[in-house]
Amino acid sequence: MILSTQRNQSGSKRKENEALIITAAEKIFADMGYAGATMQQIADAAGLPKANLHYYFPTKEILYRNVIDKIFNLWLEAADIFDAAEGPKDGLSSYIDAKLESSRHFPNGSKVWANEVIQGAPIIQDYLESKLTAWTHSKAEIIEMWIAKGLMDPINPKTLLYFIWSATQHYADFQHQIRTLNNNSDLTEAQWSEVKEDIKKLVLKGLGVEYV
Amino acid sequence: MILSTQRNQSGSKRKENEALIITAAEKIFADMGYAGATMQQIADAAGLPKANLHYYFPTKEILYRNVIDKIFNLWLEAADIFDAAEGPKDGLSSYIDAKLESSRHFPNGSKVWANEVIQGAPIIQDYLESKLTAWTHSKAEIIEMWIAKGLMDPINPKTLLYFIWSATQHYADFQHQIRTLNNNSDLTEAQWSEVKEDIKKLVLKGLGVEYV
DNA sequence: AACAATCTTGACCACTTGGTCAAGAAATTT
DNA sequence: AAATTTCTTGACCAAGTGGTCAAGATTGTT
Repeated sequence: MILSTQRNQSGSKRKENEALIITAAEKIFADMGYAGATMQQIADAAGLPKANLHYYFPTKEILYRNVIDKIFNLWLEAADIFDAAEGPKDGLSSYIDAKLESSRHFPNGSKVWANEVIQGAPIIQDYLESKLTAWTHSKAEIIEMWIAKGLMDPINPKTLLYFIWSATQHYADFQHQIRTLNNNSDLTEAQWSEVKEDIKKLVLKGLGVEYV
Repeated sequence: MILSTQRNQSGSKRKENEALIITAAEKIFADMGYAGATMQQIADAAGLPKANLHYYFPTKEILYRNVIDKIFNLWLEAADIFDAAEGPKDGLSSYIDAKLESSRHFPNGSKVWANEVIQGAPIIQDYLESKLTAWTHSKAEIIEMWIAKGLMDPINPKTLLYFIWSATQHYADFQHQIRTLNNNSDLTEAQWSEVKEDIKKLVLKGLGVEYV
């Protein structure tokens, strides 16, 4: 009992601070880019002295990789829906919903990822070559199966995935531009619903899947 | 005569070097982000000493704004097609073609723009509020007219524009990711054609526009 | 040929950055 | 309560940054 409490407390102290720092870092990296972000800014955002950051994350790059790690795992989770689905109507619309929700509520992760990939993935190339490649192939197989079963029009599965990624992530990555073009206001609840419906309708109808 | 030649020559020297520097800067800014790019890197890419850059462009920010200026004007040009079109079938497919060509052949501009917007447009906010807003409204009107004429399904015009922007710009901004997922090879001519067709088909069919 | 304008460039500087370190404070363990 | 591990923090530093400058080279003008 005592032992476990002690372990919990000491363990949770570290984990708490790591989580605090990662959240702060995610926002600063999203807003400033990797090179533009400074450890001092992240420290201020986390409410800790800079030297303390280096205690938990020895270098900026290690901190950055931890941020990416968190983001990527969220990405993977959003796609479980995909595997469980019976067909494209169900699977694609759930996936689009999940990706849009994630763009709406956690835009920073998407922004960090986009920034990194745009710059040629100098730091996370191994992620692309291992995890993302495997993930993409497994989803492409499902799409091909749907096509083979005649549940949707033929299309290159990767093109379809890129299509969904870009359409949904755009609402995170280009949040600021969208806001500016929306009279400097965030999208309302009603506008988000409209966007969701429009995108799902466009994709499903475009693929020849009947959509109610 | 003599006067104009003289003007031309001295003028063209300046213009040549400015163009050389802007092209180099575009690549470096795309690859490194604004903060990550150094004047020294740009100078090396342009084959000039750093001090010479500061002769033509007094500050990094001024150089950057010149890069953005060039990019934005290209963007505007690509949309002339839009105005001249008779209906969505013609207009949207030409626009998609033009945007994809631009993503393919000039990805750096798109990357710089994306980087900047992701980070909240700290330097080019005035562009968004003036030029881009006006441009978007004028295109939205055309789309609304097409809808009113019954040439396509109803959709929020901005949602449609974001859709096309994201789908096409994705091939520039996420070029590296797409390449990695394509066995580390650039898309072939045939693959580009397939992407074009798939996207146009998806969009037009999704909008209820008949597509041959 | 003399003059003036434009362009080129190495050396330089003030400032910021990621990262270090050592001294000590807090918390755990024995 | 002593010993040990974990955490905190201000002060510091070497390296790199955007930008300056003055001396000279080149080009254009009279």
